[in-house]
Amino acid sequence: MSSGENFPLTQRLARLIALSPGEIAMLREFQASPRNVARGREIVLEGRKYDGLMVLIDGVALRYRVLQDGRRQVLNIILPGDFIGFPGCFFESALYSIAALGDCTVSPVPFSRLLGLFETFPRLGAAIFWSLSCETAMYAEHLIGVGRRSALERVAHFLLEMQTRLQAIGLADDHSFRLPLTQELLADALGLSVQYVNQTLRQLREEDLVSVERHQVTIHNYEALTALADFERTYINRFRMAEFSAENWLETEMPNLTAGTRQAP
Amino acid sequence: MSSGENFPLTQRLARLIALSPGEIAMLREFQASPRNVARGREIVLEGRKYDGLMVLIDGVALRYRVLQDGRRQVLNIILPGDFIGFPGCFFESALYSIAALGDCTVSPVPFSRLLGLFETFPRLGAAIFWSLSCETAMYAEHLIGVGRRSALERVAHFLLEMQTRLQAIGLADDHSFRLPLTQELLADALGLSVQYVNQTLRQLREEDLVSVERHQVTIHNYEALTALADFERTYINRFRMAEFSAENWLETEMPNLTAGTRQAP
DNA sequence: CGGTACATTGAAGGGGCTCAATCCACGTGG
DNA sequence: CCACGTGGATTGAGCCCCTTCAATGTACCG
Repeated sequence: MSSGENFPLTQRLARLIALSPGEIAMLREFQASPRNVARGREIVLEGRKYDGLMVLIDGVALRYRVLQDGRRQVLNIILPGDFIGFPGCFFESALYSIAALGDCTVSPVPFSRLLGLFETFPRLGAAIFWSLSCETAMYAEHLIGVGRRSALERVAHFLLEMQTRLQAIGLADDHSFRLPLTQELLADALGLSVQYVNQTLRQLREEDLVSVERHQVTIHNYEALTALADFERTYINRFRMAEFSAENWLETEMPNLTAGTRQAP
Repeated sequence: MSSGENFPLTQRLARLIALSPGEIAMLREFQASPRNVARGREIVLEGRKYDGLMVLIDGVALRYRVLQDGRRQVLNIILPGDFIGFPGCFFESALYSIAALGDCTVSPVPFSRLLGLFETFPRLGAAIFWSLSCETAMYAEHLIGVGRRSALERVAHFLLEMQTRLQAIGLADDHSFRLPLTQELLADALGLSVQYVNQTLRQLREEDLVSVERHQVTIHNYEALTALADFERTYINRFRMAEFSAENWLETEMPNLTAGTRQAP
């Protein structure tokens, strides 16, 4: 992408709240000292001492864990405007590794400055809080998929989620986008084997739902795909900046305490 | 447990940083208006409007999602001192449901007060930030388990994690603790079927590693169990309150880009 | 042109699921 | 006190989704 005029974090937060000039200037500082990371290199290595918080400015990165015997779980895909180093930066050593998928540029942000943000620009602090909440919600959605969805549903859901996230930052149109992931990484993200991911992709292609060819994803039937995946595109964008009162809350009977424990059909 | 003198959030944060009298008073406010929730009732219902942030004072609660056809995924177990309403409170409607497992008491905390915290007691704000990071990290660990561990490893890991968490708040000793979960909920937490959870528990019992009888878990061979589960007990407690500098960071070759995509043996 | 990384396909096996009972503990009411 | 109902635990048989193993195909690169 571009070289220096790229402020994805600003753009992301501007979608949530109207930013004042002061807030824009503050956010610019967060993204002011970009550093390049070459394709395939580690930005953070699990177990090493952690060096701080960063914002991904450009490129795509991966957070993952490798177990003793080589099994690997990809935890999430990090896109421009996402923070790197959360939640790991609060621990003595990194909990997970992060690697640059393509060439990336990242910008370190001193943690003290992030905390100071809550004093000087509390609204901005809340927005960043939201951004991190959003990331946590994606972990939860990911967990639901791996825990309770079939391979077909899982792949479909993943592709739709990537489409939504990429479109939000202008890297996807309605029907097509570039996904710089090998099938092996896809498998490690979804908790499947490479071969079965391949077979699942073929099935999705043969049913004219999606096709992915040479890292280019094309959605042929959006409705059928969302139905198959049970996809809720809303949650990623629906932010609520209102005041929060906790005067009354719901207390209704739990409807389906016995409804669970069913597998993918 | 007790009725009114119970401040689990204070206790949790006191383990991280030395609290000043002012900070203690502030935290007490967070836990000052306890409300009771009867066993089996919903504290938060997915899709409904969200009413704010709360702290769980006493009891055990569950966060979960039920899919269309009844499949259910339990996302995490909420223990005293944990926040309820994160990450959901930032969204227009609740993303997940939360139900009281036994009788619970919760205390609502106005969101404005949480944000104000960063101004008046920034250190406390950072500690709460950490607490939420810890929750996110648990989602990630959960994801690793469900994605890449065998049923045996998964159950073992889960029991060890619960032991660690419960021990940190004084609800477990070294070898035994009470786990108020049915095998059905266990299955929905681990992405397995009830029957297979049962079989796995039997296997763990027959190999003299753990046994769980009438909601009481007894660990017979801690070393063998941690080895089997590849359990890292450290991450839950290792907090780092130091200043964060981002001057230099690691940039080493990615060692195992081809090591992944292996299943549980 | 050989090497390397990735994609693709097939056959065979297993881990974990479904279906279907039975059993057990416990509370409830007669 | 016993009969009974109910929620949960347990066990077994059969099957299927997904994995493993093995091999071939294909693009890109020096």
